[in-house]
Amino acid sequence: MSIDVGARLRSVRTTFGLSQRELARRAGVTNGLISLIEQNRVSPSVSSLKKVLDGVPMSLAEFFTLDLSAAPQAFFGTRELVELGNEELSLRLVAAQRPGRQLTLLHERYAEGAATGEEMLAHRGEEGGVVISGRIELTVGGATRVLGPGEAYYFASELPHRFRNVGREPCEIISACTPPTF
Amino acid sequence: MSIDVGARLRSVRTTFGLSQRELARRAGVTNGLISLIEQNRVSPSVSSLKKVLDGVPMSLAEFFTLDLSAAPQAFFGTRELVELGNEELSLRLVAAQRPGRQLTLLHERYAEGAATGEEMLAHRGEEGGVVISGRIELTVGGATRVLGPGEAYYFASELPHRFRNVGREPCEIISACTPPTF
DNA sequence: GTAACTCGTCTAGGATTTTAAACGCCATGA
DNA sequence: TCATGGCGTTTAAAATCCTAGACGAGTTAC
Repeated sequence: MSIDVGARLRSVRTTFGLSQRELARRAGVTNGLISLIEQNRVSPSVSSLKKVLDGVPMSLAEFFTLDLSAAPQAFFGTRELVELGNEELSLRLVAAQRPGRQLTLLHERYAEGAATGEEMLAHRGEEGGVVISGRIELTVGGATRVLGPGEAYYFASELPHRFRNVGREPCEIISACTPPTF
Repeated sequence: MSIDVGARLRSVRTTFGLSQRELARRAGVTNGLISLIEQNRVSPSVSSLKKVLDGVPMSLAEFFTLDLSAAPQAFFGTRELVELGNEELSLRLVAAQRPGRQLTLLHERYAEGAATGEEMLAHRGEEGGVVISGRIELTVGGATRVLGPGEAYYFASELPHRFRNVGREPCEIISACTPPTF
């Protein structure tokens, strides 16, 4: 399994400077279980993994969000800025090639009259943005609203949505969404 | 258990419009197991929960980060735009009050010479941004770089970082980070 | 040297999960 | 009316997890 619960748990436990027995005592499980989990000899039930993590303490969400390998790196400037789209709708995607990034950050530019398409978009996650210049019509789940410079939006991406430039000039937006569906 | 794996799974499954059998088929488990998990009659092993979520697909991290109470809603305009900071460094936080949001989206404005402070910042997560106007000096993990309009950055927030306006005019940035540490 | 402690690992068996197959219910249609 | 096929649930049996206790290795103290 690509999750490697064992390595994650061992990493967490040693980070907190605990022995298997000490963690087991705090968590109310046996030291043998900790050992078996860390060796990936068993795949713990959610309830027992939660008990174990309560001994640290750490939430399941944090536990599975841990990134073991990632040597943290930074990117600046325009090197990893990928240009997408066409004349109507151009997108500049920040840190496009970064493996396993948790965030999609976009610099969007809608030409006069441009839109995200005839169909409404719907996907998993959450997204938000800020309008830099121009005017954009945003439709989300039945509601429609026109936004100008300095205004912002935020919604659950499962709601059907659509963007359309209704102004007389190009419209620029900086937007972000997570998890990265782009 | 306060996690309520059952309700989470049922919520995920119905959001994607799948029946128990259809999800089971995609995940390579039996429909009975889905039923038992959703009723909290069993606490699934991590490996089987992962198999189930692979059928959606959704990661374990996302699954445990889900906020059940939050009915998907949209926000427009300036209503939930909270103003923070001072004259030196002003921040406008998008969808500030939204409970359980997964994204922090900021409109930042640095006055001439303003910085995020003497100390370097470091926290969990990832962040990125796009410069709208002005010039900002960004230091991340030893490296320093000055960015101008249209340029962008992206880095793991664990790396010590600091922003400073080194231009002759105010500097505006739209930035995003996840998970929300703000 | 050896006794007393800690460490992580292993094993048998009881407890729990998971499967495979049935169940009851509600539609749809011949 | 009676089949057909979908839905979620239930149930015995197989598979897996989890515990209690023992094991060998390493450290410290006498």
